[in-house]
Amino acid sequence: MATERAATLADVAALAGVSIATASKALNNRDQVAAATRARVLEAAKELAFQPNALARSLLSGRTGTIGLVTHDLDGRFSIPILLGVEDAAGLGKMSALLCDARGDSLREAYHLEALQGRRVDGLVIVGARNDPRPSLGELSVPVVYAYAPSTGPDDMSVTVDHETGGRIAAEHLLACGRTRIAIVTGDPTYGAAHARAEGALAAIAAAGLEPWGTTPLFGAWSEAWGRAAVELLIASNPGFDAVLCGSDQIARGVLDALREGGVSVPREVSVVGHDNWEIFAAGSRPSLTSVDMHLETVGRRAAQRLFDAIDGRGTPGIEYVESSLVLRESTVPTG
Amino acid sequence: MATERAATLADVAALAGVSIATASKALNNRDQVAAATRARVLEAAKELAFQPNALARSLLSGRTGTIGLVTHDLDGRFSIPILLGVEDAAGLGKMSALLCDARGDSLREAYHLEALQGRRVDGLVIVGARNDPRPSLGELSVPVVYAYAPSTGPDDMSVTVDHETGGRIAAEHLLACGRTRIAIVTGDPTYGAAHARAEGALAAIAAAGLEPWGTTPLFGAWSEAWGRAAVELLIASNPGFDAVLCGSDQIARGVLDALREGGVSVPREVSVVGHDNWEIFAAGSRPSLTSVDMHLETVGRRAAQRLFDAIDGRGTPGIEYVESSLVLRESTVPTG
DNA sequence: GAAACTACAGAAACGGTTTTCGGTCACGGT
DNA sequence: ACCGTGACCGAAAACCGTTTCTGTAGTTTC
Repeated sequence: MATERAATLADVAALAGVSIATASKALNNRDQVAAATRARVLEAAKELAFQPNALARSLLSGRTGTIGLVTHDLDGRFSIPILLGVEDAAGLGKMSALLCDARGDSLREAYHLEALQGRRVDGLVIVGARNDPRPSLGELSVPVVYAYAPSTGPDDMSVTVDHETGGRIAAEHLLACGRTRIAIVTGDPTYGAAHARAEGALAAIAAAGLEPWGTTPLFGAWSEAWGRAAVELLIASNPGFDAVLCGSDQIARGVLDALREGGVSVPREVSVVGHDNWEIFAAGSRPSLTSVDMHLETVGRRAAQRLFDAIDGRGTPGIEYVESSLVLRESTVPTG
Repeated sequence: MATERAATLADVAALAGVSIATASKALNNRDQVAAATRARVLEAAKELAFQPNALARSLLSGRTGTIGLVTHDLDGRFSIPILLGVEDAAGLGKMSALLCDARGDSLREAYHLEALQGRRVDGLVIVGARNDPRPSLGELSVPVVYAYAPSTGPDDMSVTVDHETGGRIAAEHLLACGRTRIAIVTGDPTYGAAHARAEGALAAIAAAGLEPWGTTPLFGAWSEAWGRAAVELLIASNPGFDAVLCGSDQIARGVLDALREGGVSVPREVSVVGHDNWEIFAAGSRPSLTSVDMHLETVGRRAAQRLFDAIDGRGTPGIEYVESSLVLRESTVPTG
């Protein structure tokens, strides 16, 4: 419960014994104010816990200092770090983010876009549920940046993940560990990310003059169950692999479990690399899992920064790729 | 990219050939407007994609239609469903939520509170990182509801989880399955929730004229590793249990893994119940895990609803408890 | 022909901040 | 004593787009 009216500039001015104009100038570091007066005003402002009314400011400046943040799967583990990144960048720039979840429904998305524009947000960040390109929203009344799922519109601004590099560095790491018989087990083939990661890995393996164990990547689902099934499949049809490059940490978790239960030692006999660096799986598995981190928080931060640039009239269209990096753990690097 | 100035009511009025006043009345379904005129205005509004300026409305109404949403662990799995619930309730009430993450830092929290009040939010929802009571923020300029972590202030409004019932229904289910030798393995004893859940379970077991296997609950950490360790401990010191009641799904996952690797059949020989109903663990484990769902989305929704009531002057102080319920899966109910 | 009513327009109000512009005061030079 | 100068400050306008109050012309009713 609560209801003491918030202090206004007039209250501060009255307490400091100056005019509203002087108080304004003092608080905004304008000149034409004596040092002593400025100090008195600042003192009064602190005493009243004065917080300038952002709405009144918006009236003058034409800017609200808010951006709209539209997600498509708030409960998904990809959206959250991106949100954090956006929120982080916004906080630094004194902007605030209005959160909307469209639940993957384009009608809900349209509704939220209307509402956000009605609130005169200065810009919009659209966070995709999955990485595949999405249709452009076209021209809106404010700048838009697409995060994670890039827009297909050539004039749009997008920030997304460089999955190919992610696959490549995972493979290069396994090669550097001396592995040459690398099986690739990845997820749902309807996901562009699954292919992009596999392509990157294949390129690195080919560059080493090798080919993946079993010749081609195994596609399946983004699940532990598939990871387990894939290992059984491999052992039955193509035994002898010395590394498994997985398309996600969940798959890798399944792979690790199946290997352990099959009596295969990781990383002594087989090295395993995951993807996503999802702490709960990567750090909790036995052994802990070397994994590719997509730096999603950076994706969010960069999206926000590009949006702020665009709001200031310095926007540049195009897709920006954030590079992944590898986090080493025991599944490729033995402790000791 | 984008920058065509948004249409104002004046533009609509001009296009429709009426006064601003008439246009306003037409769009707001006031009477005193001829049907033909109204149609002309609506047509003009549609053509210009007119979206009333929410800021200008706030001027008159004194309300911004926004609430502040302050979380303490945006990446945590408890905050997200609560956020979703709040966002959901807000969307229905035409409110929007300004998202801020305090990262568990009270200084950051204070900073965000300042900024949000500066934006003249109509109310605030404070989402705690963990369930234990937190200090009140005291009187602010707008109503506040505490979600998940209730406030210690007696005049504050809080919505949280009824952990005791959560523990009780888990135990009652195991008893109903015919289990009588129930071991309780829960998490970090510094968490109030760990004790509350254990209390609820103990009460149900006592009501059946029994006591927990090994006499007292085992406290440890909220981790798989602890779940595995606890099973080894139990087998070594108190074998013969026919059920394990776990304080979290992660612990339960560890318990299941240890039992399977120890050659114990679940649920034939031992039933296992988890807590949190975290899909990724509960549905992905072998066998899938019966678990207590805390209905966190409901917590968020109720928090938002109580906040809206308070904004309308119908707020009632006190802590509201949302009851958990059980989701049955294979770890207690064999398939077939 | 007055009263009542309908449909619309004009203009004020909303609210706090920013900014413009003019005014006051002290002081030093003449 | 007077004026110029510059530092400092205050009164009031401007700002935004909507809602609402008030007024009025025209039409209908009795």
